[in-house]
Amino acid sequence: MAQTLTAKGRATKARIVEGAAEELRERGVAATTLDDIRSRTGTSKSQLFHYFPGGRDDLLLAVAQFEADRVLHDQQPHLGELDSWQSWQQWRDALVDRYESQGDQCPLGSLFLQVGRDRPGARAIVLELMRQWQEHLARGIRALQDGGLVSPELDPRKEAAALLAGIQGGVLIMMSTGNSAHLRAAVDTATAHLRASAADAQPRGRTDHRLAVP
Amino acid sequence: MAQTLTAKGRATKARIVEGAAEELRERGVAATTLDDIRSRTGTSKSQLFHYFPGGRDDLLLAVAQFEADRVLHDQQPHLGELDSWQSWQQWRDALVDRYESQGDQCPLGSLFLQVGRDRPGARAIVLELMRQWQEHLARGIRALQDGGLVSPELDPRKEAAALLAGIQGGVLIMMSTGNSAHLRAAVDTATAHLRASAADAQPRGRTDHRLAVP
DNA sequence: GGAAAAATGGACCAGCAAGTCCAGAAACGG
DNA sequence: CCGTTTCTGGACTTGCTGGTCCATTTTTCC
Repeated sequence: MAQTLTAKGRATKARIVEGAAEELRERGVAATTLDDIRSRTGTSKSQLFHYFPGGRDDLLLAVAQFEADRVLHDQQPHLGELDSWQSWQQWRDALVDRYESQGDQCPLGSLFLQVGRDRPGARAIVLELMRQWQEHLARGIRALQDGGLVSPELDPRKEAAALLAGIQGGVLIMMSTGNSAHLRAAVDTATAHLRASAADAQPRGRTDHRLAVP
Repeated sequence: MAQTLTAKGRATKARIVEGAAEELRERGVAATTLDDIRSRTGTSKSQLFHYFPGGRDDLLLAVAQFEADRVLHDQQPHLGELDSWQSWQQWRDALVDRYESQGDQCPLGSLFLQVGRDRPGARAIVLELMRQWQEHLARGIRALQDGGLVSPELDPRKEAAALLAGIQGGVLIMMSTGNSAHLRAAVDTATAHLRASAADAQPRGRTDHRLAVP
Protein backbone atom coordinates (compact mmCIF):
# COMPACT_ATOMS: atom_id res chain seq x y z
CA MET A 1 0.00 0.00 0.00
CA ALA A 2 1.07 3.57 -0.33
CA GLN A 3 2.28 5.65 2.53
CA THR A 4 -0.32 8.27 1.78
CA LEU A 5 -3.91 7.51 0.98
CA THR A 6 -5.78 9.96 -1.12
CA ALA A 7 -9.39 10.78 -0.33
CA LYS A 8 -10.42 8.33 -2.97
CA GLY A 9 -8.16 5.71 -1.51
CA ARG A 10 -9.57 6.16 1.96
CA ALA A 11 -13.09 5.90 0.60
CA THR A 12 -12.30 2.69 -1.23
CA LYS A 13 -10.62 1.18 1.77
CA ALA A 14 -13.58 2.04 3.95
CA ARG A 15 -15.95 0.62 1.36
CA ILE A 16 -14.03 -2.62 1.36
CA VAL A 17 -14.10 -2.94 5.12
CA GLU A 18 -17.79 -2.18 5.38
CA GLY A 19 -18.73 -4.43 2.52
CA ALA A 20 -16.58 -7.21 3.88
CA ALA A 21 -18.20 -6.82 7.27
CA GLU A 22 -21.64 -7.21 5.75
CA GLU A 23 -20.61 -10.17 3.68
CA LEU A 24 -19.02 -11.85 6.66
CA ARG A 25 -22.07 -11.27 8.79
CA GLU A 26 -24.31 -12.78 6.14
CA ARG A 27 -22.30 -15.74 5.00
CA GLY A 28 -19.97 -16.44 7.85
CA VAL A 29 -16.24 -16.15 7.94
CA ALA A 30 -15.28 -19.57 6.70
CA ALA A 31 -17.62 -19.40 3.73
CA THR A 32 -16.64 -15.94 2.55
CA THR A 33 -13.97 -15.70 -0.13
CA LEU A 34 -12.04 -12.71 -1.28
CA ASP A 35 -13.95 -12.93 -4.50
CA ASP A 36 -17.24 -12.53 -2.69
CA ILE A 37 -15.95 -9.40 -1.04
CA ARG A 38 -14.44 -8.17 -4.26
CA SER A 39 -17.68 -8.52 -6.15
CA ARG A 40 -19.82 -7.04 -3.38
CA THR A 41 -17.66 -4.01 -2.97
CA GLY A 42 -17.14 -3.52 -6.68
CA THR A 43 -13.39 -3.72 -6.45
CA SER A 44 -10.66 -5.71 -8.07
CA LYS A 45 -8.30 -8.23 -6.63
CA SER A 46 -5.41 -5.83 -6.83
CA GLN A 47 -7.28 -3.27 -4.77
CA LEU A 48 -7.85 -5.74 -2.00
CA PHE A 49 -4.17 -6.47 -1.81
CA HIS A 50 -3.27 -2.88 -2.35
CA TYR A 51 -5.11 -1.76 0.76
CA PHE A 52 -4.49 -4.91 2.77
CA PRO A 53 -1.00 -6.09 1.86
CA GLY A 54 -1.23 -8.90 4.36
CA GLY A 55 -4.03 -10.42 2.34
CA ARG A 56 -7.08 -12.05 3.76
CA ASP A 57 -5.94 -12.09 7.36
CA ASP A 58 -5.10 -8.45 7.19
CA LEU A 59 -8.56 -7.63 5.93
CA LEU A 60 -10.24 -9.82 8.52
CA LEU A 61 -8.36 -8.02 11.21
CA ALA A 62 -9.55 -4.68 9.91
CA VAL A 63 -13.10 -5.93 9.90
CA ALA A 64 -12.66 -7.20 13.43
CA GLN A 65 -11.58 -3.76 14.55
CA PHE A 66 -14.52 -2.25 12.71
CA GLU A 67 -16.95 -4.59 14.40
CA ALA A 68 -15.36 -4.10 17.79
CA ASP A 69 -15.85 -0.37 17.50
CA ARG A 70 -19.48 -0.88 16.64
CA VAL A 71 -20.15 -2.97 19.70
CA LEU A 72 -19.64 -0.19 22.21
CA HIS A 73 -20.92 2.48 19.89
CA ASP A 74 -24.26 0.71 19.56
CA GLN A 75 -24.72 0.82 23.33
CA GLN A 76 -24.24 4.52 23.54
CA PRO A 77 -25.24 6.89 24.91
CA HIS A 78 -26.70 4.62 27.57
CA LEU A 79 -23.50 2.81 28.41
CA GLY A 80 -21.87 6.12 29.23
CA GLU A 81 -24.43 7.30 31.76
CA LEU A 82 -25.29 4.40 33.99
CA ASP A 83 -26.04 6.48 37.05
CA SER A 84 -29.61 5.56 37.89
CA TRP A 85 -31.79 2.49 37.75
CA GLN A 86 -33.70 4.09 34.96
CA SER A 87 -30.68 4.67 32.74
CA TRP A 88 -29.48 1.22 33.67
CA GLN A 89 -32.71 -0.18 32.35
CA GLN A 90 -32.44 1.84 29.17
CA TRP A 91 -29.01 0.46 28.57
CA ARG A 92 -30.26 -3.07 29.16
CA ASP A 93 -33.01 -2.63 26.62
CA ALA A 94 -30.64 -1.18 24.06
CA LEU A 95 -28.24 -4.04 24.59
CA VAL A 96 -30.86 -6.74 24.23
CA ASP A 97 -32.36 -5.03 21.20
CA ARG A 98 -28.99 -4.75 19.57
CA TYR A 99 -28.22 -8.40 19.83
CA GLU A 100 -31.69 -9.64 19.13
CA SER A 101 -31.83 -7.68 15.91
CA GLN A 102 -28.40 -8.91 14.99
CA GLY A 103 -29.83 -12.40 14.92
CA ASP A 104 -27.52 -15.32 15.16
CA GLN A 105 -24.48 -13.64 13.74
CA CYS A 106 -21.44 -12.97 15.84
CA PRO A 107 -18.92 -11.43 13.52
CA LEU A 108 -16.35 -10.87 16.20
CA GLY A 109 -16.41 -14.35 17.60
CA SER A 110 -16.02 -16.00 14.25
CA LEU A 111 -13.41 -13.54 13.17
CA PHE A 112 -11.12 -14.36 16.02
CA LEU A 113 -11.44 -18.05 15.57
CA GLN A 114 -10.53 -17.66 11.95
CA VAL A 115 -7.69 -15.24 12.32
CA GLY A 116 -6.35 -17.01 15.34
CA ARG A 117 -6.41 -15.68 18.82
CA ASP A 118 -2.65 -15.69 19.04
CA ARG A 119 -2.03 -13.36 16.16
CA PRO A 120 -0.56 -10.12 17.42
CA GLY A 121 -3.40 -7.82 16.51
CA ALA A 122 -6.37 -10.06 17.14
CA ARG A 123 -5.96 -10.56 20.83
CA ALA A 124 -5.26 -6.88 21.34
CA ILE A 125 -8.55 -5.92 19.75
CA VAL A 126 -10.71 -8.14 21.90
CA LEU A 127 -8.67 -7.33 24.98
CA GLU A 128 -9.19 -3.63 24.49
CA LEU A 129 -12.88 -4.08 23.80
CA MET A 130 -13.41 -6.09 26.96
CA ARG A 131 -11.37 -3.63 28.97
CA GLN A 132 -13.39 -0.66 27.83
CA TRP A 133 -16.70 -2.44 28.20
CA GLN A 134 -15.92 -3.54 31.71
CA GLU A 135 -14.66 -0.10 32.60
CA HIS A 136 -17.94 1.44 31.52
CA LEU A 137 -19.89 -1.02 33.62
CA ALA A 138 -17.64 -0.54 36.63
CA ARG A 139 -18.00 3.19 36.36
CA GLY A 140 -21.76 2.80 36.26
CA ILE A 141 -21.72 0.66 39.37
CA ARG A 142 -19.58 3.22 41.17
CA ALA A 143 -22.03 5.91 40.20
CA LEU A 144 -24.82 3.87 41.74
CA GLN A 145 -22.74 3.42 44.86
CA ASP A 146 -22.16 7.14 45.07
CA GLY A 147 -25.89 7.64 44.83
CA GLY A 148 -26.46 5.16 47.65
CA LEU A 149 -28.26 2.78 45.31
CA VAL A 150 -25.73 0.00 45.65
CA SER A 151 -23.87 -1.22 48.68
CA PRO A 152 -20.38 0.26 48.92
CA GLU A 153 -19.15 -3.12 50.05
CA LEU A 154 -19.35 -4.57 46.59
CA ASP A 155 -16.25 -4.44 44.44
CA PRO A 156 -17.32 -2.63 41.27
CA ARG A 157 -14.62 -4.25 39.19
CA LYS A 158 -15.58 -7.73 40.21
CA GLU A 159 -19.26 -7.10 39.73
CA ALA A 160 -18.55 -5.57 36.34
CA ALA A 161 -16.43 -8.56 35.37
CA ALA A 162 -19.20 -10.96 36.32
CA LEU A 163 -21.78 -8.92 34.47
CA LEU A 164 -19.61 -8.72 31.40
CA ALA A 165 -19.15 -12.48 31.47
CA GLY A 166 -22.89 -12.89 31.76
CA ILE A 167 -23.46 -10.67 28.77
CA GLN A 168 -20.92 -12.47 26.66
CA GLY A 169 -22.31 -15.82 27.59
CA GLY A 170 -25.84 -14.65 27.05
CA VAL A 171 -24.98 -13.47 23.59
CA LEU A 172 -23.11 -16.66 22.86
CA ILE A 173 -26.03 -18.81 23.91
CA MET A 174 -28.35 -16.65 21.88
CA MET A 175 -26.20 -17.19 18.83
CA SER A 176 -26.33 -20.91 19.34
CA THR A 177 -29.93 -21.34 20.30
CA GLY A 178 -31.69 -18.29 18.94
CA ASN A 179 -33.10 -17.52 22.34
CA SER A 180 -32.25 -14.36 24.23
CA ALA A 181 -33.60 -15.57 27.56
CA HIS A 182 -30.14 -16.19 28.95
CA LEU A 183 -28.92 -12.76 28.01
CA ARG A 184 -31.89 -11.20 29.75
CA ALA A 185 -31.51 -13.46 32.76
CA ALA A 186 -27.84 -12.59 33.08
CA VAL A 187 -28.36 -8.85 33.02
CA ASP A 188 -31.48 -8.92 35.16
CA THR A 189 -29.97 -11.18 37.77
CA ALA A 190 -26.90 -9.00 38.01
CA THR A 191 -29.13 -5.98 38.41
CA ALA A 192 -31.16 -7.71 41.08
CA HIS A 193 -27.93 -8.56 42.86
CA LEU A 194 -26.85 -4.94 42.88
CA ARG A 195 -30.27 -3.74 44.00
CA ALA A 196 -30.49 -6.29 46.77
CA SER A 197 -27.10 -5.30 48.08
CA ALA A 198 -28.37 -1.84 48.86
CA ALA A 199 -31.51 -3.04 50.58
CA ASP A 200 -29.28 -5.37 52.46
CA ALA A 201 -26.53 -3.07 53.52
CA GLN A 202 -28.34 0.10 54.43
CA PRO A 203 -30.46 -1.07 57.35
CA ARG A 204 -27.49 -2.56 59.06
CA GLY A 205 -24.47 -0.60 60.15
CA ARG A 206 -22.07 -1.05 57.35
CA THR A 207 -18.38 -1.45 57.63
CA ASP A 208 -17.22 0.38 54.63
CA HIS A 209 -13.89 -0.68 53.30
CA ARG A 210 -12.57 1.38 50.46
CA LEU A 211 -11.83 -0.26 47.17
CA ALA A 212 -8.87 0.67 45.05
CA VAL A 213 -9.68 1.69 41.53
CA PRO A 214 -7.03 1.56 38.83
CA MET B 1 -20.73 -46.56 5.45
CA ALA B 2 -22.01 -50.00 6.14
CA GLN B 3 -25.20 -50.75 7.98
CA THR B 4 -23.36 -52.95 10.44
CA LEU B 5 -20.05 -52.04 11.99
CA THR B 6 -17.85 -54.85 13.15
CA ALA B 7 -15.93 -54.51 16.40
CA LYS B 8 -12.91 -53.49 14.42
CA GLY B 9 -14.93 -50.93 12.55
CA ARG B 10 -16.27 -49.38 15.71
CA ALA B 11 -12.79 -49.20 17.16
CA THR B 12 -11.47 -47.47 14.07
CA LYS B 13 -14.30 -45.00 14.02
CA ALA B 14 -13.76 -44.17 17.67
CA ARG B 15 -10.04 -43.80 17.07
CA ILE B 16 -10.74 -41.34 14.30
CA VAL B 17 -13.07 -39.24 16.41
CA GLU B 18 -10.73 -39.11 19.38
CA GLY B 19 -7.69 -38.39 17.27
CA ALA B 20 -9.54 -35.74 15.35
CA ALA B 21 -10.66 -34.14 18.59
CA GLU B 22 -7.07 -33.92 19.81
CA GLU B 23 -5.84 -32.56 16.53
CA LEU B 24 -8.58 -29.96 16.43
CA ARG B 25 -7.87 -28.89 19.97
CA GLU B 26 -4.19 -28.47 19.21
CA ARG B 27 -4.25 -26.84 15.83
CA GLY B 28 -7.66 -25.27 15.64
CA VAL B 29 -10.50 -26.17 13.35
CA ALA B 30 -9.68 -23.99 10.40
CA ALA B 31 -6.07 -25.15 10.28
CA THR B 32 -6.73 -28.86 10.54
CA THR B 33 -6.97 -30.84 7.33
CA LEU B 34 -8.27 -34.30 6.77
CA ASP B 35 -4.73 -35.32 6.04
CA ASP B 36 -3.61 -34.21 9.49
CA ILE B 37 -6.30 -36.33 11.03
CA ARG B 38 -5.55 -39.19 8.71
CA SER B 39 -1.89 -39.23 9.61
CA ARG B 40 -2.47 -38.79 13.33
CA THR B 41 -4.95 -41.60 13.55
CA GLY B 42 -3.03 -43.88 11.25
CA THR B 43 -5.86 -44.25 8.81
CA SER B 44 -6.34 -43.78 5.13
CA LYS B 45 -8.44 -41.36 3.21
CA SER B 46 -10.91 -44.02 2.27
CA GLN B 47 -11.45 -44.90 5.91
CA LEU B 48 -12.33 -41.35 6.75
CA PHE B 49 -14.97 -41.28 4.07
CA HIS B 50 -16.06 -44.80 4.84
CA TYR B 51 -16.99 -43.93 8.40
CA PHE B 52 -18.07 -40.38 7.70
CA PRO B 53 -19.74 -40.42 4.31
CA GLY B 54 -20.63 -36.76 4.61
CA GLY B 55 -16.94 -35.94 4.60
CA ARG B 56 -15.32 -33.31 6.70
CA ASP B 57 -18.50 -31.75 8.05
CA ASP B 58 -19.77 -35.11 9.08
CA LEU B 59 -16.61 -35.81 11.02
CA LEU B 60 -16.61 -32.38 12.63
CA LEU B 61 -20.13 -32.98 13.83
CA ALA B 62 -19.13 -36.26 15.40
CA VAL B 63 -16.26 -34.55 17.16
CA ALA B 64 -18.62 -31.85 18.36
CA GLN B 65 -20.84 -34.46 19.93
CA PHE B 66 -17.81 -36.11 21.49
CA GLU B 67 -16.64 -32.83 22.99
CA ALA B 68 -20.10 -31.91 24.19
CA ASP B 69 -20.31 -35.16 26.10
CA ARG B 70 -16.97 -34.44 27.71
CA VAL B 71 -18.02 -31.06 28.98
CA LEU B 72 -20.57 -32.33 31.48
CA HIS B 73 -18.64 -35.49 32.20
CA ASP B 74 -15.62 -33.48 33.30
CA GLN B 75 -17.73 -31.67 35.88
CA GLN B 76 -18.94 -34.84 37.47
CA PRO B 77 -19.55 -36.01 40.07
CA HIS B 78 -19.73 -32.50 41.53
CA LEU B 79 -22.30 -31.17 39.08
CA GLY B 80 -24.67 -33.92 40.11
CA GLU B 81 -24.64 -33.21 43.82
CA LEU B 82 -24.88 -29.49 44.31
CA ASP B 83 -26.70 -29.67 47.61
CA SER B 84 -24.44 -27.79 49.99
CA TRP B 85 -22.14 -24.80 49.84
CA GLN B 86 -19.25 -27.15 50.18
CA SER B 87 -20.16 -29.30 47.21
CA TRP B 88 -20.96 -26.12 45.31
CA GLN B 89 -17.47 -24.93 45.96
CA GLN B 90 -15.99 -28.24 44.87
CA TRP B 91 -17.86 -28.01 41.63
CA ARG B 92 -16.67 -24.48 41.10
CA ASP B 93 -13.06 -25.53 41.58
CA ALA B 94 -13.43 -28.45 39.22
CA LEU B 95 -14.98 -26.21 36.61
CA VAL B 96 -12.29 -23.57 36.81
CA ASP B 97 -9.58 -26.19 36.79
CA ARG B 98 -11.05 -27.88 33.79
CA TYR B 99 -11.09 -24.77 31.69
CA GLU B 100 -7.82 -23.38 32.94
CA SER B 101 -6.02 -26.56 32.04
CA GLN B 102 -7.70 -26.63 28.69
CA GLY B 103 -5.92 -23.40 27.92
CA ASP B 104 -7.20 -21.22 25.20
CA GLN B 105 -8.85 -23.92 23.17
CA CYS B 106 -12.56 -24.07 22.79
CA PRO B 107 -13.23 -27.01 20.51
CA LEU B 108 -16.96 -26.70 20.68
CA GLY B 109 -17.13 -23.04 19.91
CA SER B 110 -14.90 -23.29 16.90
CA LEU B 111 -16.60 -26.42 15.71
CA PHE B 112 -19.97 -24.78 15.53
CA LEU B 113 -18.70 -21.77 13.74
CA GLN B 114 -17.06 -24.00 11.18
CA VAL B 115 -19.89 -26.42 10.68
CA GLY B 116 -22.47 -23.71 10.72
CA ARG B 117 -24.98 -23.19 13.45
CA ASP B 118 -27.86 -23.77 11.13
CA ARG B 119 -26.92 -27.25 10.08
CA PRO B 120 -29.47 -29.71 11.40
CA GLY B 121 -27.26 -31.59 13.83
CA ALA B 122 -25.08 -28.80 15.09
CA ARG B 123 -27.68 -26.71 16.80
CA ALA B 124 -29.25 -29.74 18.39
CA ILE B 125 -25.99 -30.70 20.04
CA VAL B 126 -25.37 -27.36 21.68
CA LEU B 127 -29.03 -26.98 22.57
CA GLU B 128 -29.06 -30.29 24.37
CA LEU B 129 -25.80 -29.52 26.14
CA MET B 130 -27.07 -26.19 27.41
CA ARG B 131 -30.35 -27.71 28.46
CA GLN B 132 -28.72 -30.42 30.52
CA TRP B 133 -26.16 -28.11 32.02
CA GLN B 134 -28.78 -25.61 33.08
CA GLU B 135 -30.96 -28.37 34.44
CA HIS B 136 -28.14 -29.57 36.67
CA LEU B 137 -27.58 -26.09 38.00
CA ALA B 138 -31.27 -25.48 38.57
CA ARG B 139 -31.57 -28.75 40.45
CA GLY B 140 -28.64 -27.72 42.61
CA ILE B 141 -30.26 -24.41 43.42
CA ARG B 142 -33.51 -26.14 44.30
CA ALA B 143 -31.60 -28.43 46.62
CA LEU B 144 -30.12 -25.42 48.37
CA GLN B 145 -33.57 -23.93 48.66
CA ASP B 146 -34.87 -27.12 50.19
CA GLY B 147 -32.05 -26.94 52.68
CA GLY B 148 -32.96 -23.38 53.56
CA LEU B 149 -29.66 -22.11 52.18
CA VAL B 150 -31.21 -20.05 49.43
CA SER B 151 -34.32 -17.92 49.46
CA PRO B 152 -37.32 -19.79 48.08
CA GLU B 153 -38.35 -16.61 46.34
CA LEU B 154 -35.67 -16.95 43.71
CA ASP B 155 -36.56 -18.71 40.49
CA PRO B 156 -34.09 -21.58 40.15
CA ARG B 157 -34.41 -21.71 36.39
CA LYS B 158 -33.71 -18.06 35.94
CA GLU B 159 -30.81 -18.09 38.35
CA ALA B 160 -29.44 -21.15 36.59
CA ALA B 161 -29.80 -19.46 33.22
CA ALA B 162 -27.90 -16.43 34.43
CA LEU B 163 -25.19 -18.55 35.98
CA LEU B 164 -24.85 -20.61 32.84
CA ALA B 165 -24.51 -17.45 30.79
CA GLY B 166 -21.83 -16.23 33.18
CA ILE B 167 -19.91 -19.45 32.84
CA GLN B 168 -20.09 -19.43 29.07
CA GLY B 169 -19.01 -15.83 28.93
CA GLY B 170 -16.27 -16.40 31.47
CA VAL B 171 -14.89 -19.24 29.42
CA LEU B 172 -15.20 -17.22 26.25
CA ILE B 173 -13.31 -14.31 27.73
CA MET B 174 -10.70 -16.68 29.07
CA MET B 175 -10.20 -18.09 25.60
CA SER B 176 -9.73 -14.62 24.21
CA THR B 177 -7.62 -13.09 26.90
CA GLY B 178 -6.01 -16.01 28.67
CA ASN B 179 -7.34 -14.79 31.98
CA SER B 180 -9.80 -16.77 34.07
CA ALA B 181 -10.72 -13.86 36.33
CA HIS B 182 -14.04 -13.35 34.62
CA LEU B 183 -15.01 -16.96 34.93
CA ARG B 184 -14.24 -16.88 38.62
CA ALA B 185 -16.02 -13.59 39.08
CA ALA B 186 -19.11 -14.89 37.31
CA VAL B 187 -19.41 -18.02 39.40
CA ASP B 188 -18.48 -16.34 42.64
CA THR B 189 -20.83 -13.46 42.15
CA ALA B 190 -23.67 -15.79 41.34
CA THR B 191 -22.88 -17.76 44.47
CA ALA B 192 -22.77 -14.60 46.54
CA HIS B 193 -26.12 -13.65 45.11
CA LEU B 194 -27.65 -16.94 46.15
CA ARG B 195 -26.10 -16.77 49.59
CA ALA B 196 -27.20 -13.21 50.17
CA SER B 197 -30.75 -14.08 49.23
CA ALA B 198 -31.00 -16.40 52.21
CA ALA B 199 -29.45 -13.99 54.64
CA ASP B 200 -31.76 -11.43 53.20
CA ALA B 201 -34.99 -13.30 53.10
CA GLN B 202 -34.92 -15.18 56.35
CA PRO B 203 -34.71 -12.35 58.84
CA ARG B 204 -37.39 -10.30 57.16
CA GLY B 205 -39.47 -12.51 54.94
CA ARG B 206 -40.32 -9.88 52.45
CA THR B 207 -42.12 -10.48 49.20
CA ASP B 208 -39.87 -9.93 46.30
CA HIS B 209 -40.97 -9.37 42.75
CA ARG B 210 -41.77 -12.49 40.81
CA LEU B 211 -39.66 -13.29 37.82
CA ALA B 212 -41.12 -14.51 34.59
CA VAL B 213 -39.75 -17.70 33.16
CA PRO B 214 -39.23 -17.97 29.42
C1' DG C 1 1.01 20.85 -18.23
C1' DG C 2 3.58 17.12 -17.05
C1' DA C 3 6.13 13.95 -14.19
C1' DA C 4 5.49 11.14 -10.23
C1' DA C 5 2.61 8.72 -7.23
C1' DA C 6 -1.55 6.37 -6.32
C1' DA C 7 -5.47 3.66 -7.81
C1' DT C 8 -7.54 0.18 -10.65
C1' DG C 9 -8.58 -3.89 -13.80
C1' DG C 10 -8.17 -8.40 -14.53
C1' DA C 11 -5.58 -12.24 -16.41
C1' DC C 12 -2.78 -15.64 -14.55
C1' DC C 13 -0.46 -18.91 -11.31
C1' DA C 14 0.34 -22.37 -7.78
C1' DG C 15 -0.83 -25.09 -4.15
C1' DC C 16 -3.64 -27.31 -1.39
C1' DA C 17 -7.17 -29.94 0.43
C1' DA C 18 -11.58 -32.31 -0.20
C1' DG C 19 -13.37 -35.89 -2.33
C1' DT C 20 -13.31 -40.22 -5.74
C1' DC C 21 -12.07 -44.78 -7.10
C1' DC C 22 -10.70 -49.29 -7.32
C1' DA C 23 -7.95 -53.02 -5.99
C1' DG C 24 -6.89 -55.96 -2.40
C1' DA C 25 -6.83 -57.65 2.56
C1' DA C 26 -9.36 -59.08 6.51
C1' DA C 27 -13.40 -60.67 8.79
C1' DC C 28 -17.82 -62.73 8.98
C1' DG C 29 -21.29 -66.38 8.59
C1' DG C 30 -23.36 -70.30 7.11
C1' DC D 1 -14.13 -73.51 3.72
C1' DC D 2 -15.88 -70.28 0.53
C1' DG D 3 -18.89 -66.60 -0.87
C1' DT D 4 -20.07 -62.18 0.80
C1' DT D 5 -19.47 -58.21 3.33
C1' DT D 6 -16.64 -55.01 5.56
C1' DC D 7 -12.35 -52.71 5.97
C1' DT D 8 -8.12 -50.59 4.29
C1' DG D 9 -4.42 -48.40 1.25
C1' DG D 10 -3.19 -44.91 -1.48
C1' DA D 11 -2.95 -42.89 -6.04
C1' DC D 12 -5.52 -39.61 -8.61
C1' DT D 13 -8.67 -35.90 -9.88
C1' DT D 14 -10.63 -31.56 -9.52
C1' DG D 15 -12.15 -27.27 -8.14
C1' DC D 16 -11.33 -23.49 -5.67
C1' DT D 17 -9.01 -19.65 -3.51
C1' DG D 18 -5.44 -16.86 -1.98
C1' DG D 19 -2.02 -14.45 -3.94
C1' DT D 20 1.05 -12.34 -7.91
C1' DC D 21 1.94 -9.30 -11.76
C1' DC D 22 1.82 -5.81 -14.94
C1' DA D 23 -0.53 -2.68 -17.91
C1' DT D 24 -3.55 1.21 -17.71
C1' DT D 25 -6.00 5.02 -15.79
C1' DT D 26 -6.59 8.62 -12.52
C1' DT D 27 -5.01 11.87 -9.19
C1' DT D 28 -1.66 14.82 -7.10
C1' DC D 29 1.20 18.60 -6.87
C1' DC D 30 4.91 21.50 -8.36
